[in-house]
Amino acid sequence: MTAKRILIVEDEKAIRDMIAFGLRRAGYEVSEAEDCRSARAQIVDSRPDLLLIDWMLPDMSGLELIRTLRRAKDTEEIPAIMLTAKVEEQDKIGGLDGGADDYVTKPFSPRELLARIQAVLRRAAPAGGSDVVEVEGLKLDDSSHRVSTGEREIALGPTEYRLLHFFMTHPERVFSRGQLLDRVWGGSTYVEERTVDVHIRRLRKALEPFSLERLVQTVRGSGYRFSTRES
Amino acid sequence: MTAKRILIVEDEKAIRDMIAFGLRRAGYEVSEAEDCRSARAQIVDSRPDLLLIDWMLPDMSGLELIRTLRRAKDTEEIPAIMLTAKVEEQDKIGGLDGGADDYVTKPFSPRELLARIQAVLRRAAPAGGSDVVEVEGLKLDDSSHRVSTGEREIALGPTEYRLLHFFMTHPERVFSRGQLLDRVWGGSTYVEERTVDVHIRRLRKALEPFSLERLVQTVRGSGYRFSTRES
DNA sequence: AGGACCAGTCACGTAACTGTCACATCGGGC
DNA sequence: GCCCGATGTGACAGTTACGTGACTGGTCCT
Repeated sequence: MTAKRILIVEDEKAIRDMIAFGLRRAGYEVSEAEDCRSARAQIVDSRPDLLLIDWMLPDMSGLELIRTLRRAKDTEEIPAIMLTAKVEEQDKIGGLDGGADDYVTKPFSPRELLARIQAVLRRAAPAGGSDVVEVEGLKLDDSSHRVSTGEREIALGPTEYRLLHFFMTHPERVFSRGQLLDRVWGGSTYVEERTVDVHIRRLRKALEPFSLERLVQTVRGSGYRFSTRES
Repeated sequence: MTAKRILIVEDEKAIRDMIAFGLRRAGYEVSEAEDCRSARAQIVDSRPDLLLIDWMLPDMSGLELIRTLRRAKDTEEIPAIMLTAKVEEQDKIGGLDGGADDYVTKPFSPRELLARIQAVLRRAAPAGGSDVVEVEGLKLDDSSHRVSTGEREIALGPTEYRLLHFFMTHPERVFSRGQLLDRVWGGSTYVEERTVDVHIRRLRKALEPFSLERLVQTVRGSGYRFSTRES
């Protein structure tokens, strides 16, 4: 399982840095935004697993940001936690009504924040939450079991689908043939390692018409990698 | 938007009151039941938007209540959250398998409960609403139990009807044979998985004269999907 | 009792997919 | 350039998953 990615939307740099530091230590991949405009841009193109949103922001209230996100189909499932300095119950309820999954009142302990983040992430999983991954226009929607690029649909066999799904959820990392057999085929089966090559080949062939085969890269001597960057 | 109505099914009065208090504060309309019998009565005549069901109840387990509800057409779509004191993973899985949309382990914070209620309601919203569904000229009116396309009526057997209804209210998503058995046949029945294929076949055959059989799509290795987009 | 309808199962055919092999090609070290 | 191990690639055959018609037994009418 890849590290979960969290986006912090908070205008005060000091607080942002402190939170980011704590989360990185806990193994999360953290990105930051200081206003709603840049937050939305980042959300759309990097699809974080969770959002930490400050209540007060320069351009738009955090609550509004959440409401906006909930209205769009591809962002509605991203869980969000509100950070607020206000303590009035009314505001807390407002935060929940607007679609935040939880809220944390400042000042808060790093530990409390971590606990809540974990709780929210755990909760998102069984719901079958954000099971759509998108990289370079290649979109894989696990709930509908579809792979497409823009308009056109890409047909994949079951194994190629699982392979691509695994790659897309674990990008930028090299996997040996043995590891892929373990994680994509399942640990209990025995098949030749070279079989992986063949399925890689089939996956590439399916992506070729869309010039996306470059995403599946060979790392000579080590295995394969799914990456947007050229090797 | 009117206040959402929530029914709490829980035998311990103290817990019931506490939950009810919290939910009313948050703007929900709350009703209560202390056993399954009275719960079912209330569900049928006041059709709440969401159910909070305790795991252990005097007359019937909460899980059974959910299964029963899922079997009846007019109650199958009501989302339910299980409250459970048990922490074993096995039970959680059982709860989800039985048709609960989420589960909350006691003890829980009101805050967490609120968040989950929000999440479940948000998720259920698009599916809920009027009892007539229409896709590509195929119209299913659940109140009169009729399926038609334009002028002509389509005759379906009971199982085919439930299957189509389930599909139309959950489009663009793949369901395994097991999931379909659970949600369309009802969690506690045991039939062969291949039986699903036969009913899929019968449904397709009924849709064929209208060239709508393409809406019911096979996802090899995974199950079936109802979708307007070509596969 | 007889008939209509329907659910569930089975058996068989077919199309799709899988794993493996054999051979081609590549890339780095010398 | 030449060699050798690593990877790409096309073809093949066994297997699996699904589509489909038929059969059985059950239930509900009349």
